Amino acid sequence: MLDADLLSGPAEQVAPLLLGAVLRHGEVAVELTEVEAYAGPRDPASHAFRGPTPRNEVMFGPPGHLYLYFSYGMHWAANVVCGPDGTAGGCLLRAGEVVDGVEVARERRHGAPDRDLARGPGRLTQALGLSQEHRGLDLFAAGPVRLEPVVDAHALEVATGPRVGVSQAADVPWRFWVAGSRYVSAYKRSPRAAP
DNA sequence: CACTAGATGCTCT
DNA sequence: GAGCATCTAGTGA
Repeated sequence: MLDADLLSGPAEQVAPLLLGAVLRHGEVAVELTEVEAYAGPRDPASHAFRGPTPRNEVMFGPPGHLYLYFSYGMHWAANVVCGPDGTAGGCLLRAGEVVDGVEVARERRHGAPDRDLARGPGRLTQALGLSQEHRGLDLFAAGPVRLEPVVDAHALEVATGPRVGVSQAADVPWRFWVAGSRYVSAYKRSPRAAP
């Protein structure tokens, strides 16, 4: 059963458990197909590696809350906070399939093909209508944004590989996705990553 | 289909 | 001022 207690483990152990879970905001719901683990102080690619700042402080709080950050001047990206309260960690929600509220999601994504509605971190938050006002929300409390348990866990085969776009720890295989899913973003290595 | 270039603005040093 | 946990539109095949 997926709950805040389960999320208090290390990010790289929690990440695959999120696959198949559903993130819901109002009438739009996305079934997660791809996530990445960021292990705070143990992980040079994590926003929390150098300690707490105003941006990343949510990641140092209790697990099961929503860490949002603004990226590349145009996009929001969403993380589920992992690890025990006081230790930073999180799982970036990289992609999913819109399973409810498709019409609303299409409108927000300005007519993109259904496959691309939530394929990519910025697209996923746009389809769900998430932004700074949802910062820090508890995903397991009564509230506008909720994380619902996996429906059919035993049917999932998980694949792993390096994380997209990170220049540090570029070969650590902490990206997890549903093997064979069409709703998974493309891998791209950072041009700044070490060869 | 594959690949590339440029937009764009917040965050931290 | 440098560096991004990205996306889209453009080109060329």
